[in-house]
Amino acid sequence: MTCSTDNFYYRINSNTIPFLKTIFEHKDIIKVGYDIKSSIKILKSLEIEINGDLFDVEIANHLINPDTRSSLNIISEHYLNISIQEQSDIVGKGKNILSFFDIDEKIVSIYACNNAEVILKLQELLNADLLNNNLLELFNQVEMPLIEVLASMELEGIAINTDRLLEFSSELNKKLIFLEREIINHAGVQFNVTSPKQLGEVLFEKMNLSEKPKKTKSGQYATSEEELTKYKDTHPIINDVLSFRTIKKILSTYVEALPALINPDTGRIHTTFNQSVTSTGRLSSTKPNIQNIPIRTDLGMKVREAFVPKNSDYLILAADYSQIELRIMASLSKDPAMISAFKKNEDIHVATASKVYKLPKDKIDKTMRSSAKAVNFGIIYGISAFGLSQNIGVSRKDAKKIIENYFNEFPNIKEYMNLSIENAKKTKYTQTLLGRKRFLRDIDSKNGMIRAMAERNAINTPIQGTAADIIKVAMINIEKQLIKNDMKSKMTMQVHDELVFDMYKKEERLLRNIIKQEMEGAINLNVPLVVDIGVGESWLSAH
DNA sequence: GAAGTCACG
DNA sequence: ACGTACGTGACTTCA
Repeated sequence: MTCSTDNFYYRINSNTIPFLKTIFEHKDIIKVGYDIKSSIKILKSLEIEINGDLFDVEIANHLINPDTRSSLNIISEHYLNISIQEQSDIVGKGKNILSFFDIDEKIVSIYACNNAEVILKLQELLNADLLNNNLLELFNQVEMPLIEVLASMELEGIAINTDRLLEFSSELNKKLIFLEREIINHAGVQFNVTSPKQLGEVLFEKMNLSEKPKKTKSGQYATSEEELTKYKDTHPIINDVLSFRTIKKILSTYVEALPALINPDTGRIHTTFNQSVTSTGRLSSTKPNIQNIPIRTDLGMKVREAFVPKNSDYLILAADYSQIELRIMASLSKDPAMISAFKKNEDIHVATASKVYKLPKDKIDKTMRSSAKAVNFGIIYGISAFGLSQNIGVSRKDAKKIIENYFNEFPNIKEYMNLSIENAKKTKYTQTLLGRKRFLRDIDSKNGMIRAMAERNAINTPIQGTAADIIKVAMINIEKQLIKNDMKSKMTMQVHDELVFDMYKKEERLLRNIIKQEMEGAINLNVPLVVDIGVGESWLSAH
């Protein structure tokens, strides 16, 4: 199909909509596009459904090369050697972004037709590349069906208790004003506490709180929480600064930002999930990022408490995979000790500590469990003695011993790590259970640091990426069930190992069953997958 | 727009 | 000798 601006020019009016409807709802017409999810959302607002196969060139490109940005221009330059206008070239970006309706129609139509032509040419080439890389099944069975699931989640949105946030905001503002005054008093000089540069100069030049203050790459004094904590007993200003930072973060990133993102038509916030950003296959989320809503501190919890059901007929249901990455590692490495611990549904960090410290499980105290936990996480990240020593505060030598001991107790895991790296060196890529690939161009780098990074990626990507594969499959299957059972409950958020629902109260039993079955049964591993479900009046109390 | 910092899994 | 744990996004300051 060719398309020229003179004979292919439609406006959205009463004639256009039936025409679009015929095409988009036709089951035998394949829909090829870039960022199809955005189109689906617009079509939905025109009461047009989308049927038939999808082929999103943005996502296709991302599966083939997850480490580069998947803008249409980059893809087009790479495959066709053609430079094209991007949406941001026309409507701008950031604060002053325009709508297509603000732009001259002629410009928009030329842009749209050029894009359509390029996208169609790209489909053929990308399809061939997907085939060559054995990625077609992942593309057609997981990534394409997921588009519509994400579109529904974004359109559904999530309700926010703005009154609570407003109260919280004034409470936090008062604290900030008080702390700022304290800090300035301690310092004896007026300065901008929010400026790391100025803060560093006050703490380390004027107040001389350290003999050898750490510097950042650019030569500035480092004032991160990690650095400041080292000096918290030398002067009360440190704790004030740390509190100031925590409160300022929560206030500006969440308490003040979230209400501004509420859509006036729906009264809810509507995130955008991005399917072609991460190198491992995870989703990401923007405007707002609902994947980093606070939970670890008391102050943070109050933000999460503001995520509420859409009305009194509903509750929030949260379902999260228990230790999914460690279970994947156990399964992929086939380590008998770790598999057995998961089959018995033991506390995995206690079980690990019991092996490492050679003590019965009831003799494992909190400190031992916590250091075993740090090692377990370290293993997933592609552990280094330095990294572990930093994390748990022991010497590098001790960290090295801990790691050696761990690998003695779990020899299959050590073997699996080595194999992951060997395979990556052989094939130049690493892959997940469903065949998602990440090419590791630096795996043979002569620079030891860069090579070590690639080796850690060879270990971590199959684990993190397989977890992403699994939850994506679960989401597709859950959405199918919600539709099939004509349910009012809606899936609203995904946070890597967790799914959140606006649950219609009367559907609780059915919804729990569906979620449990589809999440735990998404993919068969050598260990069981376990999902914990909670229900409550807010996202916080659903945990 | 880069750098620094910090929120999450 | 050198700098280091995996993956993200948002906010603020400053050049």
